Amino acid sequence: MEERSILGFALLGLLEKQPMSGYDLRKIFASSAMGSFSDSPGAIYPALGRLEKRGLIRGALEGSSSLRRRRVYRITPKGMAAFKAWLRKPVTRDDVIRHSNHLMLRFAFMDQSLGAEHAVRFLNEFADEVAGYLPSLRQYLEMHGSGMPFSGRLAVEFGMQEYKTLLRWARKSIALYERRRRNET
Amino acid sequence: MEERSILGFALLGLLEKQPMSGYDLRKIFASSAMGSFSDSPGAIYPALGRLEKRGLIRGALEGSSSLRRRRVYRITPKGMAAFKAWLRKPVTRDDVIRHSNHLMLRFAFMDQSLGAEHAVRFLNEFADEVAGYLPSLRQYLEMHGSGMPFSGRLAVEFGMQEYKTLLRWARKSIALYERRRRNET
DNA sequence: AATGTCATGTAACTAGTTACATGATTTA
DNA sequence: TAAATCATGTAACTAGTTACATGACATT
Repeated sequence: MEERSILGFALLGLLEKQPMSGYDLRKIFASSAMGSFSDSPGAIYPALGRLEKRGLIRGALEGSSSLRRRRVYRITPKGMAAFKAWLRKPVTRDDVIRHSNHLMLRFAFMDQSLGAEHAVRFLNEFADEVAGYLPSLRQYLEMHGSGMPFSGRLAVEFGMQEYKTLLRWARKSIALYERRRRNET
Repeated sequence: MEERSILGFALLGLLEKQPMSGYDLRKIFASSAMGSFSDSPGAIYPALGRLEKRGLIRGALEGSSSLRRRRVYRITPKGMAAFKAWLRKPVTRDDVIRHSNHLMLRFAFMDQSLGAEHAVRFLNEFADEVAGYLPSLRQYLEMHGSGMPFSGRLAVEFGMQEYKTLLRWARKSIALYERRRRNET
């Protein structure tokens, strides 16, 4: 019962927090901040259908018959399990290079679903993997930079800045978790 | 003759610089730095086929018959025109939010294909659009931040850092172009 | 009465992933 | 001669985009 689309997991994460209709979910994606998701009905409704078919969520028509038909979905225990398994996957180099948005989405849901301790562990993995990748990018720029057009070099330079920002953010976030933990006890 | 996949444009851009085989292109994508592209044959070869069918590139079997069969593609005038039209598209808010990698790819090829002047103009557009978007993200965080889990808040915070990095980078790059121009004259 | 928003859906098209297949040439 | 690499391709599956369709209810 593998769910492979990132959209599916985003939906699971939102439904874990609170049962909602497809329309509610679309509104969340439309009001941005959830970045890279489409709010088009052609993406959301089929995705919900797939999740339901796999038993990860279950929809029910809401309220009395005179109301607008409104299908409210809630996550099932099986869906919870699948979602948490996704959150728990190890951080790979490939994720860092090609799917850093997936990693960020997982993190965003992490302490809601698995708790702060796990979130910190995740950030450490994330930071380590980024720190390991940065030197190879730097090396690439040194090796191939001279043969590239100026704008190409600048684009790679931006890539490095991005990963540096990510690393700074991860470390700072770890520190913030630490401070929060101390203040709570 | 619309080409809508970003992979198609990446291929056009690389082939504009130098005719190559599918295998060469795969190697480029495999040796990272071109970030988010897959080097899988199932992506590259069909994409090349589509481009050829649309007349944007043309492949020819290379060398004598005893050689390994190796299809070398080169960009056609029609392909050049389509590629430049893509580069010249205006920078939209939607691009900034959901497709900043497209924008970065366009920029990477920009002064090779359209010249430095156009690259600077593009960076200005880009920077303006980002600067216009940032406040709304900040506002979102202020409005909804308190209702979000801690890791969610941190994730949005990272988004903001990312856009700030982008803005800094764009402005610095504009300055570098300026300096370069002065040194050349 | 007309327009706007709520709410869900579907069909056609395009494209990427994974996995498999094939055969030539080079290196150990 | 076995293994690695060069080189190209295809098939099945999954998913997203765009555009269209439908109807209930609310607002002006």
